Amino acid sequence: MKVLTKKTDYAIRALLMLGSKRGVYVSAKSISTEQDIPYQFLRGLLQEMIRHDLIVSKEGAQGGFMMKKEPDEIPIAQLIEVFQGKVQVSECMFRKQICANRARCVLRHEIMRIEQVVNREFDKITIGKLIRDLDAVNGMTHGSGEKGGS
Amino acid sequence: MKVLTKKTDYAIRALLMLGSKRGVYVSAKSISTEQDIPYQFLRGLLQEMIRHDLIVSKEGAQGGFMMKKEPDEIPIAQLIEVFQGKVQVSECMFRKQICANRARCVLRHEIMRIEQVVNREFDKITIGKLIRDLDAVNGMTHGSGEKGGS
DNA sequence: TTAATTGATATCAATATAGTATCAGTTCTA
DNA sequence: TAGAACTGATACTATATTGATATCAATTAA
Repeated sequence: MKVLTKKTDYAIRALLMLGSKRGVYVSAKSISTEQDIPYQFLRGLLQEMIRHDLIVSKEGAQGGFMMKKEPDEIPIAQLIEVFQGKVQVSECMFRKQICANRARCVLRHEIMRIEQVVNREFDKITIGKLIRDLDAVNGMTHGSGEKGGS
Repeated sequence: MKVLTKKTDYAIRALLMLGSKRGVYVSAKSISTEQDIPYQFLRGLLQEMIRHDLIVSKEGAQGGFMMKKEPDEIPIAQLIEVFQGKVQVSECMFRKQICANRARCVLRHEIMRIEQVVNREFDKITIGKLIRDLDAVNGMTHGSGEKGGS
């Protein structure tokens, strides 16, 4: 059972970069290189994030991508939703009549409770929080001014 | 993001049936019919559960399957592990060097915390508990002696 | 003996995930 | 104003996972 797919993982790492370099456009190429994310794959993810109003882009030379929202306003719950779909008990459950099958019904009740717990936790983890965590770790280990390579 | 796959969903429902009919062998065919689970697919799941010591079988006419463990000793966390693999942050993370990538590292820390929360919750939900929940719901709505169809 | 059953395994189809390729359009800079 | 550095848009391919089906041998009760 995989919690995060590559898409979400890559998207988070791209946003961590954009969130750390505010006010400048960062190219897909530099994100791809620094974060070791396949270039064209990343391009698709960035487009998707534009469509969801998380980032903006600028075309042409010296163009690139920049945060649109505040890092603290982007919980990874939202990224999971964008790239993996809403957390749900089982695909088709909600299309069927509630309680059509009683066994499913009691199980559904339990799992919806867990869903809420999970979503609440993922909501607490924002890109902003991760950036601060990251700074703290890097600060302790490397001192400040670290570029932050792999 | 799908929490339960069909395999796990079907396996749980099969166990709920076996757990409700203790002491008799229940055929794959009757489980398939009552729970509306594809017959051959279910057969595979039952074999898998035998391999994991959850149920036993008896071959031949009047044969079938029966619980081996107590229903209260089977948390759905275990079924998720059997049919969907252990809950994990991302597939390959543990094969790589810890903290090889700092961004992944801080993220990993957060998500492992959530994993624990989730696993703890799934551990609380046992087949025995679901059977009791099921009885309570059926009791309230239909009165006792209900066969419990779809 | 035979029908009802599981054991074991092979195969297939559909979907999701991961990654690649291409070309048109935009913008900075020399 | 040419051309390099970019994004926009879209089509395509490969691989893995999920869901499902098919077949045949062995076992057992009646």
